[in-house]
Amino acid sequence: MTRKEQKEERRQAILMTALSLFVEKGYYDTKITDIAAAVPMSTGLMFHYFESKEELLLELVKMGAEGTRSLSAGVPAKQLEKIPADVFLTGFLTKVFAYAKEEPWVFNMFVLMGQVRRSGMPEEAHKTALAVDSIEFTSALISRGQKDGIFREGDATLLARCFWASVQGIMEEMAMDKSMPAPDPSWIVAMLKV
Amino acid sequence: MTRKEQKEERRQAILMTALSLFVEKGYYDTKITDIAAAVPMSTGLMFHYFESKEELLLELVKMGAEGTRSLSAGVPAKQLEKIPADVFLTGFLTKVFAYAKEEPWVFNMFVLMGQVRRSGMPEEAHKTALAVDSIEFTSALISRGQKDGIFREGDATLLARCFWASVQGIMEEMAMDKSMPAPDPSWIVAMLKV
DNA sequence: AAATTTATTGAATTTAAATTCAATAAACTA
DNA sequence: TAGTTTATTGAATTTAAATTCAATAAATTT
Repeated sequence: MTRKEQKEERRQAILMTALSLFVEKGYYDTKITDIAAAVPMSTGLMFHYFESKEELLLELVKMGAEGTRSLSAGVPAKQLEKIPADVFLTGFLTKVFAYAKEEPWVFNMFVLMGQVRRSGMPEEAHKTALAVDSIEFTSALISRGQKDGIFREGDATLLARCFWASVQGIMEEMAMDKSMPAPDPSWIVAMLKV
Repeated sequence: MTRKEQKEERRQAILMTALSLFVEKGYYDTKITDIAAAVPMSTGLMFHYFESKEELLLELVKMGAEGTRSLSAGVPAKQLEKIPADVFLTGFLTKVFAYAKEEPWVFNMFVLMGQVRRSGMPEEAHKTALAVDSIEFTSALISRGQKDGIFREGDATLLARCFWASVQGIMEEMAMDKSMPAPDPSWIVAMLKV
């Protein structure tokens, strides 16, 4: 393995460690020394891999933003049209909740992105974290569901925002208490149904 | 007005200012100087009223905890039995969302309590912030709704936690974007309905 | 294997923000 | 009104945490 790959791998390790800690204790309560100790490596070495604590966060947020984008972009329009909107959303939530156990990474990222968006984090991080994409995507999906008569009437964008805000809230609750079982996804989708 | 009352009033002013700022920018991004400037008063004087920034937060959390407690304790059991569970919850949410506009205080407090509970805040604050009461209260309500056949089956405590987590998520979204309209409370209660 | 580059450490420094403090003004008490 | 207590200020200090740095070890190149 080349040196660059080594370094890249180490960077990833740091990122993942930081991600867990940020979600667990919050960005500000996580000290550089905490991350270093958890990796583990010396505090000084952290700055060989990342310019600053904030750059570390920014990097995570960038990854998160890409993930979110690919999430909505990743669904081929033709497939999508065939699936009823409620079935699609339920399926999606099922996947996300399943990750909570098996791929804590994706799950934690979800929680981090929400925390960043809701501020209490350095300004710079914000600009990258706008989850406009997924709101637009879901909003369109909801509109279709409304036309099909399976979703309730009302401003589709507002419904989408509330839907995601609920998901976010529940995921944060789960992140806080690892022993909490995931809810049945249909409970949440019920918010939208007639 | 006596001197003590003066002081108490000033304390309240500081608390309310801090509460808004904590919710708006987050606890750590709100500097003592920011609060002082907003009140307004000199930075030094802040410490004449509160021992530390953390004591200030603790005071707010204590107020919030009392508020939450009185919320559940405040409903006479006899009244409660007569009202269908779904109607009660919808009514409750209607009130809370109405506050968003008229009494930002209550609203902000709600958001702050959630943020504290989900960590990212000094440890001490946690102990006081446990919202166990309202979960128990809601859980009981949901059980009743299940017996009456208006609520879906499933672990009542989990349903209660998800319900509040959703509300929390939506309120935080509203706190973030003041122009966001409140959702129809029945959307959220729909989560519980058969 | 010598030279160069990269990784690593832990202590020293810097920095931003909380907290203290000495000095002054205002309010109250006797 | 003289004296005492409380409110107020803004600059000085402390503190905790991020960041830099000089020194050393390991790896890579020539």
